[in-house]
Amino acid sequence: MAASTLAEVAKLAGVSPATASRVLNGSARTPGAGIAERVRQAAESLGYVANAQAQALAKSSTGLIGLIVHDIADPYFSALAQGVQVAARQERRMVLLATTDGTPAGEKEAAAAFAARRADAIVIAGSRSTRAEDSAANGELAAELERYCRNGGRLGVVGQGIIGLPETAGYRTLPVPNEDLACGLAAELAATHEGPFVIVAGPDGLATSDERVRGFQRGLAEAGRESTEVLHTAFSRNGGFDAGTQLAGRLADRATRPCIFAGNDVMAIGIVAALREHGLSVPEDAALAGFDDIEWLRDFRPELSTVGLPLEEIGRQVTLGALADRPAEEPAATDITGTVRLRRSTEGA
Amino acid sequence: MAASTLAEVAKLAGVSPATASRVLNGSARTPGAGIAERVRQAAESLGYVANAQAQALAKSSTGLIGLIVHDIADPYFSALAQGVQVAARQERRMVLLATTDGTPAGEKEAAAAFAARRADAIVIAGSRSTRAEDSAANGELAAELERYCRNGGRLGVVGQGIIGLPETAGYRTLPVPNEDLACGLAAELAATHEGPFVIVAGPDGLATSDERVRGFQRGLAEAGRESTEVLHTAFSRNGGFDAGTQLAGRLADRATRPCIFAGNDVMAIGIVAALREHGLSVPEDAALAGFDDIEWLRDFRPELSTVGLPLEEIGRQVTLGALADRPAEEPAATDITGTVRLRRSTEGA
DNA sequence: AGCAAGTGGGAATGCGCTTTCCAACTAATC
DNA sequence: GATTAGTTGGAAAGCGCATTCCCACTTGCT
Repeated sequence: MAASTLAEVAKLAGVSPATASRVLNGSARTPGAGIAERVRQAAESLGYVANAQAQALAKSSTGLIGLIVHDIADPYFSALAQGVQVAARQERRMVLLATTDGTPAGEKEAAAAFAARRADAIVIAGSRSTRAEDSAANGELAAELERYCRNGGRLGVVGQGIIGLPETAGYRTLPVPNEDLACGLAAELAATHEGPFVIVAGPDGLATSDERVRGFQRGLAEAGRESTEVLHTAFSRNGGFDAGTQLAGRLADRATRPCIFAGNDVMAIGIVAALREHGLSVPEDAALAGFDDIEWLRDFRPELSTVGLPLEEIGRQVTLGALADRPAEEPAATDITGTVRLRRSTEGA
Repeated sequence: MAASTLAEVAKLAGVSPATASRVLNGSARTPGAGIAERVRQAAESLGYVANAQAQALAKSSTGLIGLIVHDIADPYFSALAQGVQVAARQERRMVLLATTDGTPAGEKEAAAAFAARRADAIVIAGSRSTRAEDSAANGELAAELERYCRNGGRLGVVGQGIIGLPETAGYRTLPVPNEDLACGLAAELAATHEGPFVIVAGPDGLATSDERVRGFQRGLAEAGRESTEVLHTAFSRNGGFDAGTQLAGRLADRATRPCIFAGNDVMAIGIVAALREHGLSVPEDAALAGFDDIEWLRDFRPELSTVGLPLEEIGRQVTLGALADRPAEEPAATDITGTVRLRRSTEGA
């Protein structure tokens, strides 16, 4: 009933398990052609499938890459996951997926599970949280990961580093210039938009959101604009919807047309939806920009002004970077860059 | 350097490995409280993390669920994956992800990898292909999976069964009533739409697409409409775009406004985009319906008429179903149902 | 007091594979 | 033809853990 083993194959072929192992699963030494053929035939006739668990145990390398995301159904993460998948395939590994609720506690749990599975590398795609209430969990996460790295594990993190995790062998973070890009976006927007700005951000303390807000405000400041109001809400479509509902009420009686910066594209979509419900439209009643340039939203109208990020490439690079064992000082192969893309949603009314 | 082992913990605690194992990793027998505490402390101070590989080898259960999708970045699959993930977590398992190019050959490869890893269950989410050129690969896939099941593996498939795979222990397919739902959609559409119909489908031989086409045509026939033209293209946004481009040319000189049925929502979006480029709009110049009711597309305008499918629930159920070891005859807990949702994209011009 | 039943811990075996280390051979060199 | 180097297959020792026995012991009963 159970799958056949190497030993059975060896016996059928009339050789030792050692030999069978050598021919079946790549080894430096290659047995004679005749023997090899016999073994292969035996394996074939028995339907032998090597037990990766046993192999992993014997040679202490599992061929697994652990990926931690907030929500695999979110297009931001699924694009990233696609890149991780591509890199994994290229490196002949498989990816283990864990979705968390977005809290460091959940990430810690996932990291522990990956550590137990002895994943060759773990990739963390979700944003860090700097909220006070998460600091304990952040500490635990850092401790877990530090132990993981100390035991020879490799770790790749997208964006900001893990809070409280010192530089460690095998730990690499892939910087994403959220702040600079948001700054650039603000600069371009400030050049054409006269009215006031409003920022709709994720929860305070969500690193990615904070970076974007900070960058946007810096860009505004550099353009001589006064700092703007920031609305904090969920970093999701529904968060955007809520903020949009709130804004809609105010848009009605204000004479000036504001420019809204949403922390990411899906929030922007939520805002559009909310405004629409109130009979308001973009860009007529408000200009609107997002962030990420999610592929699935390109056909959305009005076309969203946003910042393009090579999501899949980010996933690829962070994975490859984590796996590569070059010295930590060496800079990443190529830096991640993004592009400000002004489209219809921020055109003059 | 390497992670510490159970043996080390046992030695530190001054007990045998057997005892340490019993206290650390749930066993029927629980050692005395004093001993247990000592072991736990030793484990803690050593930063012990059980090696899941070794555990898997020893008790021959890996706690892994293999998931095969065409493209994790596609919202259809990522929604499904989310459901699989939820079920996996509920059953205290982890999910191994494999994306294929959508061919049976790729799926076979992924299945083999999962079999090697001794995944407790494998879930296949992608549509089957009945194309002649895939029949050899389909055979191999069936053979691989049959062996996998024979060795005690469990298999869950979304929609249609694996071609050439006989009923086997541990093999369950979760039916998705694509055909009936498409039929229902056609019926409702035929009731209000006077003009001709056009179907934009995926490649001939892609089972899911074929089912939907068949159902739609049946619905049309039952409503007394003559069978309609079917355009075959890629089962993706770009496929829809291509078809839309093609249709745009013809819409110009035809007097009647057709109703287009796209095999899935993302194709429908592609069609809208293509028509738009030609100055045509939905529903004014053509009615349009999709399938799946992808969440990310709900804010799209015109709101898409479509068939809602509980994607996440499907992922959940197929996973749970595969894992459950009730007799194969027993019907699934609850059947998957969908809902026809007529919205703006098919309203009268 | 004497026995059975029960309990808590350890020794040993095995899960399926890789990988030294060895022994036996073959081929090459002087 | 003897010595050395080079090859090739096998024996055996793990990899880290679960688990089956087995033994020593405590408890409850007659």
